[in-house]
Amino acid sequence: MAVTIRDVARESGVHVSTVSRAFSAAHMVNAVTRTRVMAAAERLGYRPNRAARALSTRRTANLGVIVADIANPFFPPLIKAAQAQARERDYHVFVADTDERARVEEELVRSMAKQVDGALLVASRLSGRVIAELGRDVPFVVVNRRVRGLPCVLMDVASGTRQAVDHLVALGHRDIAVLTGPSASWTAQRIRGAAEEAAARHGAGLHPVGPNPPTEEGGASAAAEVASGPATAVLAYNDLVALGLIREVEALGLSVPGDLSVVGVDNTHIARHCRPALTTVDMPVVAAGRGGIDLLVHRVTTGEDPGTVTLDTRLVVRESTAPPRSAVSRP
Amino acid sequence: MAVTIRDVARESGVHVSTVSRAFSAAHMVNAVTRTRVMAAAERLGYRPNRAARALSTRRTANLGVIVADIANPFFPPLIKAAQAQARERDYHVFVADTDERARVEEELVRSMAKQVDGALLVASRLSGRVIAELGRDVPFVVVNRRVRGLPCVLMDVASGTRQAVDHLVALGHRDIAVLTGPSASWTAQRIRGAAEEAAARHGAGLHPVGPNPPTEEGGASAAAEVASGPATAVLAYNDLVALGLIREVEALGLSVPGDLSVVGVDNTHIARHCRPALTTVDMPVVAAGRGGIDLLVHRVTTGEDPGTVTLDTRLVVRESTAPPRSAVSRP
DNA sequence: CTGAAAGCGCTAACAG
DNA sequence: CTGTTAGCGCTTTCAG
Repeated sequence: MAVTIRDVARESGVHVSTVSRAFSAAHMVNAVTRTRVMAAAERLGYRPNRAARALSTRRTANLGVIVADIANPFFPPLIKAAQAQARERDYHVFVADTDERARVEEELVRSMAKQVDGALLVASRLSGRVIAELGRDVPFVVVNRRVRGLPCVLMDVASGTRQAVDHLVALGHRDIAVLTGPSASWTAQRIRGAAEEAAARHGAGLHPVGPNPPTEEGGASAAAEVASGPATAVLAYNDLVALGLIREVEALGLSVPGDLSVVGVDNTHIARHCRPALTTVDMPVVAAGRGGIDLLVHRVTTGEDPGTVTLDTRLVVRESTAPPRSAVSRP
Repeated sequence: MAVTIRDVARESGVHVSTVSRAFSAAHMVNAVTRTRVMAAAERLGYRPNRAARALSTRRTANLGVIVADIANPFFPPLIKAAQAQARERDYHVFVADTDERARVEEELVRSMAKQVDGALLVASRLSGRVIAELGRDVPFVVVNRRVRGLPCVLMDVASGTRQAVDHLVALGHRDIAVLTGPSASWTAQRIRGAAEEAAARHGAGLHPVGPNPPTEEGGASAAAEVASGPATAVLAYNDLVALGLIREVEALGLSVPGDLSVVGVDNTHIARHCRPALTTVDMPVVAAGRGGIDLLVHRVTTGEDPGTVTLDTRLVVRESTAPPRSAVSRP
C-alpha cells in the first residue's frame, strides 16, 4: 500500500494537518518541525497524492492538450513544447487525438473536464457555439482559431500566405490554385481568404480546389483537377497535402517546379527533406505551444482573461517554386 | 459549481449510493429507478468525477505514456496508436517527454505514479535497476527494451538489421560503419550487436562510430569520421541520424549512394520523402503502441503478467543504397 | 504554530 | 433492490 500523509504524521509524531502544511504551506509551520516532517517523508518515500489533493483544493495540476492528429508532423513539436512548458510549471498533461472528428473532440473535452484545470484546444474542429459552451466547464485556450471571448494563440497564416502569393506572382505566375483544407479549420479559411485577397490585389486568377483532407491522400486526389486546370502554381493547405499533390502530379508526367510550382504550409521537417525541397509558410509551433500553456496557466491561476496573442508566419523559399514555363519563354 | 452525485440523488429522489450504482454497477439497480436516475443526471448535465472515483476505487482510469522525444518522428505514430487504443478502453493518457534524460524520466514516473493505473515506458533510458524499482510503484509495460520480470513489447530490430547487412553485403560492400545510438538505448545495443554478428558471418569489416545523439546533428557530426574511414556503407542508428549524415557527407563532396550507401532505422515518414529516399528498417510502431496499451490494460485489470510480445521488423529498400564504386569497377 | 474535525465526490460493505 | 455508514488522501476552517 502506498505511503500516505498519516504514515508520515505517525513517523514524525505530528498531526496529519501539520504534514499537509509542511508540504503545501511551508511557511505556516515551524522550521524545525518542518524539517522533521520532511525527513520522515523522505525516509518513508512519501509523495503527496495529487488526485486526492485535487479533491479538496479543486485544482488538479493537470492540463489537457487536444489536437486533431498526433501523427501529423505539424503537431508533435507543438505538443512537445506545451508539455515541456507545463512540466516547468509543475503540471501534467493529458494529450488526446480527435482524429479530426468534432464529435470525438467534444466527448474528449467533456470526459476530461473534471480532471484538468484547463485545456489547450489546438486547431479545433468544433463549432464556435460548442466551444463557447464547453468553455463554461473547462477554461480553454484556443490555438489557431479565433473564438470570441476566449484567449487565443493565433499563428497569423494570412501574412505568410500573402508572402507566398507575392512570391509566386513575382515569379510570373498568373493563375494560382489553392488546395483548401477541412472546412471546419480556421487556418484553412484564413489561407483561402488571404490568398484570394492577395491574388485579387495582383489581378491574378485564383482557383480553389477542395476541400481536401489534410493528408497526402488529400493532395494526391486533387492532382488531376489541378493538372487539367489553368494554374501554373498551387498553394496547398499544408505540407502533407503539397507532398501528396507533388507525388501524384509527377506521376501524371508533370515536373515540379518546372511545370508546376507548389507551396506548402507549416514548414514541417519533411519540407526540408523532401524532393524537391518545399517552399512553405513557416508556422511558429514551438512558440505557440509554449505560449498557449503560458496563457492557460495564467488564466487558471489568476482567473484573468489573458487575451489573444498573435504570432508571425513567414515564407521559406526552397526548391518547389520557380517561374512558369510561359514566363521563361517570353523575356 | 459542478454538479455532483448528491444533486442527482436529490433530483431523482434516491440516495447517493443508488446513483453511484446506476453509473458503475447498473445491474445492481432496478431498471425503472435506474432510468429515473439517468434522466435526472441527463437533465442536470451530471458527469462522474473520475478523480473522486479513483480515490475510493484505487483505479484512476488513466495511463501514462513516457517517451524520449515527442518531436522525434519515430514516436508520434506510436503515441497516436496508444492514445487511440486507450480511449477505446476508456482510459485517458498522460503523455510525457523525457528529453532523453534519465533523471527527468524517473522524476516524471514518480510524480505520475499516484495518478495512473500504469504506464508505457517507450525506449526508456533508465537503468534496469531503476526501472525494476519504479515498477514496484507503477505497473509498467516496457516498449523496445527487455526488462527482466516486466511485460515488454519488443520490436525485433535485430532481424531488420541483419537484413540490412545482408543487403549491403549482397551489393558488394565489405566495410560497413555503424553509427551507434545513445548508450542507454536498448535498440542501439541491439542494432550494433546484430550488425556485428551479421558482418562477422559475412567476413565483412564493421566499424562502430559513436555513440551519437539520436538526431540529425548526431549524424552530421559523425560524417567526417565516416568519410575518412574505410567504410563504403553505413548503418545509422535511426533515420534522423542517417539524414544528418547524408547531408553532411554530401557537403564533404561525397554522393549517396554513389560514394556511400546509407541505411536508416525506423522508417519514419521522412525516409519516404527525403532525397535520396532512404533504405531503412521498418519498425511496427502502430502495432507496438496499440499492443503496449493492450498489455498494460490487461495487466492492470487482471493483475496477471502478460509476458513479452515480439514484433517483426523488415528492411525497406529505397534509393540510398547501391553497389560500392569499387565493386562496380571490377566486374 | 499545531491539533481536531469536517468535508471534497464517490464507492463499498453492511444491513434491511 | 436500496439506504446507512464509513472511509479513500488530502486540505481547511476553527480552536487552542
